[in-house]
Amino acid sequence: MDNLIDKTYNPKTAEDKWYAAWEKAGCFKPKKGKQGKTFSLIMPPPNVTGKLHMGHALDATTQDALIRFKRMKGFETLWIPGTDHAGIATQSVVEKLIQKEEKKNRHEIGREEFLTRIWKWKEQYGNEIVAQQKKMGVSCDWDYSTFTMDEVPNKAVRKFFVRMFNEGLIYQSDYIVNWDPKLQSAISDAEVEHKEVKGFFYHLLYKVKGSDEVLEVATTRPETIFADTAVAVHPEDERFKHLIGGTAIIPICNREVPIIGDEHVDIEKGTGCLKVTPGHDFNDFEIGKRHSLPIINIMNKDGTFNNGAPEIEGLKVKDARERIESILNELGELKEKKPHVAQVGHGERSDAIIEPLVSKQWFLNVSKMAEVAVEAVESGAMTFYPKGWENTYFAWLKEPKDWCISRQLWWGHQIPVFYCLSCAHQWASESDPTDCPQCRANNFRQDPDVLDTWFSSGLWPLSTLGWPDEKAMAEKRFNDFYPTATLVTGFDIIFFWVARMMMMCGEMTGQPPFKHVYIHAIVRDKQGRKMSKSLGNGIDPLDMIAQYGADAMRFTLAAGSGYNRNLNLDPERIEGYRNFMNKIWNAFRFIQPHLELAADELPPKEKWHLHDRWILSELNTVAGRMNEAIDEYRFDDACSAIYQFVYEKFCSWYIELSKNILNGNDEAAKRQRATVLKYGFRQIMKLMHPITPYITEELWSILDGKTLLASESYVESDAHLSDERVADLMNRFIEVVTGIRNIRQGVNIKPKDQVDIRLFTDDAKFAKFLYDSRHFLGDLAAVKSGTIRQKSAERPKRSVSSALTHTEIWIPLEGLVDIDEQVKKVQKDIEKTKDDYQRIEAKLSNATFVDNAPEDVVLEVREKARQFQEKLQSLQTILGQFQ
RNA sequence: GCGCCCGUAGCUCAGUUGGUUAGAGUAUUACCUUGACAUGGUAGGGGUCACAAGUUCGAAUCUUGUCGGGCGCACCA
Repeated sequence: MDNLIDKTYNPKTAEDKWYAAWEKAGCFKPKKGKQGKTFSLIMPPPNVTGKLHMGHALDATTQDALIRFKRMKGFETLWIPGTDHAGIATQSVVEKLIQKEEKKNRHEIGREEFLTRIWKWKEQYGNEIVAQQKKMGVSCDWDYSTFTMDEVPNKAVRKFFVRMFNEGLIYQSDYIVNWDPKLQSAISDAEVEHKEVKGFFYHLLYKVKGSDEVLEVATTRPETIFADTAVAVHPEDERFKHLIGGTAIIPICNREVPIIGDEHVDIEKGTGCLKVTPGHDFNDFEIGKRHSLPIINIMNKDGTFNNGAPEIEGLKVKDARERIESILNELGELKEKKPHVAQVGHGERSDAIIEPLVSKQWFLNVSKMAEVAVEAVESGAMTFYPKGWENTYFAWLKEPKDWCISRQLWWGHQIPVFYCLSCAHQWASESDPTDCPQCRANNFRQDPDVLDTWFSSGLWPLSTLGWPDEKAMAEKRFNDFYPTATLVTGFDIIFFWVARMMMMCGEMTGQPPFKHVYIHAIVRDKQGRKMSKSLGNGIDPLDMIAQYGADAMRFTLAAGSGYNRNLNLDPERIEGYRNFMNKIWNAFRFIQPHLELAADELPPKEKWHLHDRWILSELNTVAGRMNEAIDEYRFDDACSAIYQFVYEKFCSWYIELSKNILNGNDEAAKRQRATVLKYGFRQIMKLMHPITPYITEELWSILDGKTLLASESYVESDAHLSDERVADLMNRFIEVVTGIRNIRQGVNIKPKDQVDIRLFTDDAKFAKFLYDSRHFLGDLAAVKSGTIRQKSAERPKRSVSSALTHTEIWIPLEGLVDIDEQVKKVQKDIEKTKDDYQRIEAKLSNATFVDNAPEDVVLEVREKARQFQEKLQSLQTILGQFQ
């Protein structure tokens, strides 16, 4: 007894120890298995600037559970980790740091030096998240770890770029982009956050040339009138139709612009009359394209106005607007000003107000790739779990817009386009050129922009496996692991990432980069709100691990992961599952002293005790359910199946039923019970290991001591273990025990006081089972003596009793029993049972039901009716004793 | 505005192609320091499956509508 383990499970010591042991043993490296197939995952690369949050923890848990499961099932598994350079996020972190420490911006430092600083910063801090992932227990092959700006991903990016460029699918064009005046770069739609901003609606008056008419134009941005190149009305608008083709005069600058008709204008909205500013508004840009309007840019890259707007030159938007307002007032051309709340785009990182600005950008035409990506899902070559997410995927890919791939940043893959300064030739090149391919001059420069971060992420399944470097591909076994098996990620990046990988990898290899995409929930707080810094409602996974252990957190996340959209996380749930871990720990503490007795192999089936047959049958059921559930990404089902089994079946019944045997004198029975307990517990460890790797490995080391559980085989379902008949008998037995306990509590019999019971049943097999189990009733319900008879036998006097559908339980009581209370109880039960019976009987007397319902359903209902009838008779008998 | 999803116990959620008396966890109530475990045990209470109509022998499940909530896209002159 003195070598017993601690009374509670201590996660901290187990976690560090076993992670190191797994790595040392190379458990996470691909190893040929009995399936003869591979199973590979790529981990969505977190930002290098990142810190582990609950979303990462969920991501890591589901992927780790999946890959550990497949590894144990005998697949040759590979899980590839990595980090993303995250262009803007990283650049602005380092820029802020330099600003704070040296009071310099990046332009003052210079591009080359700035990049050196970022790389240095990345080496120093960039791997914080890796250490955090290891705490979670992720079983990825760290030798495969890739950074999106490593040499191979850079080659991949350039190869893809050059091919698209040469096919004419990458082109340069003037386009209106989200311009962040603080970062001084275009940013993607995803990086724009819309916030409500209070402002005003200004109604301006535009004179119509050669007429007395005046157009009243509503705008939220009067300062942009200098860039107006048209006034638009709806072509069917009776009020203004006749003016189309005419000329309007812009207030203040008195420039003349055409009046055009465009469907975009909403007759009902505002004044029905719209100023068109293609240089500074997204919709106006589109209108301008349709009508070939000129584009006027009145803004500098820093957000101030340029000399195209002389009255407000050098001013920022806010001041400019006030200035314009007062000028318009002087001129009498501001008819109205009313408060208005608008959604205004802000830079996600900089929080600056985003200015729509026209500039030269690089675009990738994705129409053909998008078609292929759609086809891959429609044909079933790639499947979403849950399936509904394909709608989101299609929504974007069926109407793809050309993708703006250039960013005016320094941190990222520089666009591999070169301009010859001698002959003006422009070309794309996979390697850095030494001279111009056309005129051989070595006087050229590279495009200064870098590519959107998603451009390299889109090639991630290829580049992490060495593509396009042949040597690296051979080393990393590209052909064995591409395409990968499953992509696990959140729905927020279905089109940013999933769709782009499908397009880009599909384009380069002709096959989708993965067979399944499992979309997991978004982790929210317990009230369903998004976790955010501003709300301060974030839950730090590392805190939770410190408090409850990695396994408890993993189990909580897995138990909340199925086909749901949100996972509302309450730390109390983690605490609950911490308690479950402790329960398992203590179940082992119960078994531990008997391990020496236990044999390694189960005895032959014909020797199994009924309890053994039952628990092994139940174990087999749970193994089957877990296998199915994990294969379908139903981690919630897998968790609830094993939880139920361990808690209710194994601990509450099998262990309790084992005490009598293990404390008895029958050595053979003791040995067999110890053997089955050990066997069952080993199976539980295997079943749980993918979800809770640490505690199971820790207990396995005491159970086994030789092998690592991480490298064991998973438990498969085995039909010859299942035994429905025994399960049925056990369920009835459990009902009887619960029934006795129920009666005892109902009349306040103290737990220690022993009772004498009389059982009546007409089921001979069950009667025998009860007789065989009579000693267990003492342990489970403090029964000291009793009889089992048929229902024709005489009942005892002065008893409290209750009826099951198959058995009557009578407890004769010498002391006083509140007869009225007992009668009431029985009558209530009779009422309920009558209701149940009548509902069922109504079905049976309905001829159409009997004719139409499947035979087995009818049989079940008949059996149910019979049971209710039997119970009703018993209840009448019980009531009879009081009369 | 277009599209998608959801509404089941106080809370968080399961409920597969319609088929017994709708299930878990958590919270809650009563009793219990019993030799694995108080991070525990035993036994309870708690649901008109949002509402309405329809299809069906049978509806939480299918159809339509209403109400409520969420998300995506678009819009935000």
